[in-house]
Amino acid sequence: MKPPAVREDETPRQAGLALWRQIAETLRLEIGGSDYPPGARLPTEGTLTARFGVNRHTVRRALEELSRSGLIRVEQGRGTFVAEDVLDYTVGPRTRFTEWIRRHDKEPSGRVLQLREIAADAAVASGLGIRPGTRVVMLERLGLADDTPVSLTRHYFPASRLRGILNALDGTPRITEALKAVGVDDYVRLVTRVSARAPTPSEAALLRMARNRPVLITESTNAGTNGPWAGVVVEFGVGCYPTPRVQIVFEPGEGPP
Amino acid sequence: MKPPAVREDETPRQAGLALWRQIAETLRLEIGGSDYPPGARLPTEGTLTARFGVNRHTVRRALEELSRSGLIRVEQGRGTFVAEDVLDYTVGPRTRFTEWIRRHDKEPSGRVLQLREIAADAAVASGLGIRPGTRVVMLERLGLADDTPVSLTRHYFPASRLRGILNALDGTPRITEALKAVGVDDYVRLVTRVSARAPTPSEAALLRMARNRPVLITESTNAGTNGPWAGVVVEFGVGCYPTPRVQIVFEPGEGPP
DNA sequence: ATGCATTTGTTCGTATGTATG
DNA sequence: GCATACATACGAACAAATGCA
Repeated sequence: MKPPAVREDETPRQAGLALWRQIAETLRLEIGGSDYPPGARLPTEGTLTARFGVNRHTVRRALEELSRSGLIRVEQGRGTFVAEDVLDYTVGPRTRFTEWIRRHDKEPSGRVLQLREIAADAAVASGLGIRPGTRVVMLERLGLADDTPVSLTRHYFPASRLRGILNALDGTPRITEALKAVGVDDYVRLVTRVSARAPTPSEAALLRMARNRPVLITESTNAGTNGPWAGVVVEFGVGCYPTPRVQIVFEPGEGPP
Repeated sequence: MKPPAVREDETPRQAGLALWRQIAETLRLEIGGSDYPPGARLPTEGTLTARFGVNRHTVRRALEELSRSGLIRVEQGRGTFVAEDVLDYTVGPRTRFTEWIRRHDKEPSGRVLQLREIAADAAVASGLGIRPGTRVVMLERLGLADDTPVSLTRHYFPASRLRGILNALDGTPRITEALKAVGVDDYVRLVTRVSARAPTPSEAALLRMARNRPVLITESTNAGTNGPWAGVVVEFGVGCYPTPRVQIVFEPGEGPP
């Protein structure tokens, strides 16, 4: 006969409520309190198993629950961590990276990964309303908030419409400024399409995220508003955002039905 | 000395263009033609390996490219399939399931999975602007377009604000009708939050989707517009949509900056 | 419930051509 | 010429999911 396992946690088990639910609730309270600040690492599954005196499966069921509700983040081979604050990315006509980050009281910064002129493939061409093969300037940039990567974006500009855009972007990493330099004083976002998929290994590495979590993918087009640029598409962008660190928020406002 | 592998595909290899790119392009054309209609199953990786006379890695690299550009869908243990049409889910103030599906010339239908009164948890309470523990009516429904599942939604209604909502929902599966029955003639969507995660096994089964693809998760609140209901939150919904079958589209329209 | 065949997913290792400095 | 980095391509083995008998 095997003696019962030692339970270090003396919380009485309630009848009628599954064990894993009780454990999840206990951990939820501890995370909600100040035991574990955002980003902190939780005890290993083994430690929790010993503490609650249950099978590892039961602990895992509880952790799965917390993970699904976004409270923690499980990374294979590394451990379990309390989720950081979620960055709400509010999509509107004038969504700008800098303002998005500033609104969350964080310091925006960016790292240019690529900047060059290429031929438009079918997807880019359709987004910009040009013919495939036309020359476009492509800017790939990693966006950071207080040095945490939050976005990986590829921006495509029609090279023939926007003469000098390559040089302008070479001078500043800020898109709004570069567009201004070639005469586009103002632009608005027309449409945003959202999907999701698994990250590529390099995306996961750049965004410093677990590979088993999906990335949100946005496709958007921006058009000028003033003078000769009114209604002309000046940029097509593809964004890649780590979940659940980033969420996308739509506030329809006064739009037509 | 080993004899060269038999290549059944006699397409000449172009110099200067990576093999996997040539294979991807060949398949892209065949899919674009009528060789493989949407939903059709492509040959297995093994078959393609034999046909093109290359290593399986090379075929996989080509398939990865097509998958990433949304042309095909790969399911572990089953095979690769030509992607069906994407259902754009356009988020606006008056987003209704029925209209969404009708706009794509498909027949909407629904299956009620659950309907009951429960106590609000923290997330639901915050969405409805009520205290946790308050009674809410929960409706879980599977949405179908021409018998293909496209959404799995949970709707929460404040039971005390909306007397009789449970009975009303019991009579009709249509939310708009049920709300009308309890006096809410009109309502609009205030805010929609989008994230993504891996589906649970039951979600994947209900939505008939591959388990290795993420689901888009939406959280939204709806408020009444007329009379005593003006500005009152009448519903909080959590939606679950299969990618890449469903994309979410946002058109800001005339909203304020 | 169990095992088996099929199919895709992942991770090793090896080798080669090309562009760069 | 040489070293280096990178993408490409091949081979083998095993893991994981699915479907079927």
